Amino acid sequence: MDTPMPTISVDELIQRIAAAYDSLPRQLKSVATYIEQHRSSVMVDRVSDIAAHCNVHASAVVRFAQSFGFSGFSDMQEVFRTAYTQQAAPTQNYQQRIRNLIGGKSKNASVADVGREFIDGSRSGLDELAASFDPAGFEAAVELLLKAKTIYVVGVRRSFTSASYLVYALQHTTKHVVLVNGLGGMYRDQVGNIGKGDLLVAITFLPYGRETQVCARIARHHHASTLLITDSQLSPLARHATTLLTVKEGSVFGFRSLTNTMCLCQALFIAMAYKLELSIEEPKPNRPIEEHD
Amino acid sequence: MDTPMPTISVDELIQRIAAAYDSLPRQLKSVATYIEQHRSSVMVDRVSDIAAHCNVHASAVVRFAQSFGFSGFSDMQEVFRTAYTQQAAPTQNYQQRIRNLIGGKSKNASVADVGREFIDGSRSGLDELAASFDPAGFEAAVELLLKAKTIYVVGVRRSFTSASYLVYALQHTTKHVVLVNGLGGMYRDQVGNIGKGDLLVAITFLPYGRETQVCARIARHHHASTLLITDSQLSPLARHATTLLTVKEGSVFGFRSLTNTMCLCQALFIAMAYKLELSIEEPKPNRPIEEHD
DNA sequence: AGTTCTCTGGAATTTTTTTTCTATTTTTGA
DNA sequence: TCAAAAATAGAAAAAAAATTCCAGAGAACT
Repeated sequence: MDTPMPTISVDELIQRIAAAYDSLPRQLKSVATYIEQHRSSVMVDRVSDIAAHCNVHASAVVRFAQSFGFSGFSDMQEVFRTAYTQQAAPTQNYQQRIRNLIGGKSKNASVADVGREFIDGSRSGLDELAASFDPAGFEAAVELLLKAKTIYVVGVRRSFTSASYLVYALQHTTKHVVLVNGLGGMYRDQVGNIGKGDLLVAITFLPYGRETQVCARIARHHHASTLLITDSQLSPLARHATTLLTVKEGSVFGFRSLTNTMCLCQALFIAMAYKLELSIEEPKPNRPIEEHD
Repeated sequence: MDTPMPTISVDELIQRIAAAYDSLPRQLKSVATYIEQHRSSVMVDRVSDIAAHCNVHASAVVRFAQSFGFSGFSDMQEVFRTAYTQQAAPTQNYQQRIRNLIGGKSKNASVADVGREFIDGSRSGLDELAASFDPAGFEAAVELLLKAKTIYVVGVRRSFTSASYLVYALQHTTKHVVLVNGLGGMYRDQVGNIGKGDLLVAITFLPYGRETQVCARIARHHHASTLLITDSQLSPLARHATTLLTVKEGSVFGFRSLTNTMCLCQALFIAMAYKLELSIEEPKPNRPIEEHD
């Protein structure tokens, strides 16, 4: 009986199973086939589930695991579980990597390494955004934008960046757009004129800014719709939002990334422009530099 | 206590949790947050896993499930399990849909498809950013940021978003930071005090904004350094920049992305923070959601 | 401050699941 | 075909996990 590797990947395990397949007794062959075919659900299966699927007795499944050097079925299942939880949270992985890097284990990590790591992290962040993309919510959000008479956008602190982008982009449409920036503390005044048929786009993340909440309340009061972009359905504003889009951002140094939010905001605008058959021409190389004041 | 539906989707369940969230006691809130954030791993989690993650007693997790009408945790977990085993199959469909969309370029692509495509585009944009990463330039840029007495940041129109982010981030250091936003057309005045030992971060893309160029000229005149973030070495400001970082942004549907620039700005800040051994406190995973900041 | 109600956490209990044990069956090879 | 070895199935034991119970802490209300 060979010693089980402390860590072995699912693929390696499947390899070993395939290699040993011919020399297995009938029932264990059956188990082997099941596992090979259903590797993605082994992690949630119970011994009895697999046994049933294979028309085999539970103990056969345990024997199977043991014949590959595991102490029992649970031990083998662990391989599948950890594989899943790791791939389910690529961002977590990345965060640990960068934390280790920064954590000073390697004081010799160069500044450029940190930069590179960060970019990598953002990449896997976008992977997650793509994976958790919610088409229905997205379409609803675009609808709201299209129908709105005037669009108010609010976001404070971290979210201000995204808010200001959205306003910039929306100004390319014929919509009336207002950035609620609280200049001079005048949040209330800036959203004061919101009304029925208007839309408030509120962007807010964990410690959910008070100002944004106030704006949302005012919008609701004036019977305007709300498009909420936030990190969780449990966000304090979620309940009153007309439509909600969630974005998960990784963080480094407690500094949350912004890439996903920005990307989503841009996607919203692009989709809207697509619907409006707006053609945003690429700035031409020779176009004279304009000055607006 | 309402009867659990024979079949309820994960989304519906999350919705119900979100709706009830406010009325939950502290610990159950914590569990709710965990489940909402980790819905994809709930199916493999044990009661004790979740309890541990939430710093909560196992019985709280069971109570949570029961408060939503399930007989216990296992009953609730079933919802997540079945959802998973069902969606395991259609994954291939999605791949095909994407392929069709890309192949077809069809006019009847849905709004959501456009959004998805944009996200995909941003992903490959980041791939390119990673590939063309210039370690030496990056290190030099961080050096400039570290050495600067006061940091002025300027960017107009599209670039304003990135500029405002950078300022927001830099405010978490002890540096003096000024966002040159041209409020009231006062670009000149805002950079008027720049001097030797100071740094101007100029972010500019085609069609290079006149305002940014003016600021750069003033900075040079006052013997300040310049960190230029732009799209090409041939950018009009390139010649006079102390250090230059180039960022290529892809464009989807004729609209330039911003993800790369944002990502680079964030990377700069993170690297700088690393050098400063700045530790910005991480919001704690289980921290109850607060109504204020 | 006192009362009532809810929430919490530890331990006990129950249920479920895994593993071991062993008698029986099947296969293998002379 | 028979003996030896291997494989299997069921039951029983063990382990793990989930659930309940309850006493005490804490909040809310009077």
